Amino acid sequence: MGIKITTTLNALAEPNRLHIVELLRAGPLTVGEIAERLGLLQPQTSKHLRVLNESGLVEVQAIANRRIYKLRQQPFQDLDDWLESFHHVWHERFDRLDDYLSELQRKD
Amino acid sequence: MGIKITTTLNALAEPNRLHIVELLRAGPLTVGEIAERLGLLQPQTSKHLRVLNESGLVEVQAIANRRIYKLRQQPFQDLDDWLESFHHVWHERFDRLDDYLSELQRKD
DNA sequence: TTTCAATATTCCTTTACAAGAATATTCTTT
DNA sequence: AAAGAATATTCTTGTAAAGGAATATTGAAA
Repeated sequence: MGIKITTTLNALAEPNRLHIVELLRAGPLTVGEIAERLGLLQPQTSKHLRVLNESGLVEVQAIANRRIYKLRQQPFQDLDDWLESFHHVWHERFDRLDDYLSELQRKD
Repeated sequence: MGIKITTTLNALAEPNRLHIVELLRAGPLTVGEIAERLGLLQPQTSKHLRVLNESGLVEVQAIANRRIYKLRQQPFQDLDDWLESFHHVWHERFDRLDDYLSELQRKD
């Protein structure tokens, strides 16, 4: 069934992880570079990257003793698709609340 | 500065809250209806709705002793915009990883 | 083959938060 | 006014998870 959307959301909900992901928009980076640019300690950076990796948001490539992290498309695509399922809500030409209130009153 | 994206993500990361939001896609509902349709107890439903409300994801309209909850567009719009800032990542015609590896080697 | 650099892991402590149960609040109806 | 719905709040407890500090691992270089 692929990655659950709550897994993605949960991973991104943590501010430091969100920053990491935003940082990686500009391209792949090593752990040390991420830590430096975000002012994080290396261990916490690794821990956050672990979560991001296990959530499928990033992938790693090992080069010597460095690990290069880069974004994966899939979860972002899935989030996009999920958000699309809400588009029709705002574009309905009639206000559903009105309908609902009439409906409520009808039942009483 | 509006609603922080992590606030939105955090609210949506909880499975029951995600279900509530998905349920509200079809239109506004009362607390009791939400609880019933999702098989939740009323108190927890109210608590989740409180979080959703405080996060700006839903708004309430009181009618007599019922509270009707409906989705708000803003946070979804914001999420959409945020996701758009990633689109260019996948559409670059060249693989940034290659660039990065060359760059790493150059520095050594 | 030691030493150094980059990264990961473990342990500990603290905090956030979700569920359950009970109770309070508010409005309606009789 | 009293009783009953619908909803919100409080209190408690269990658990996940984040940060800090220390240490383990892996590869490179001297």
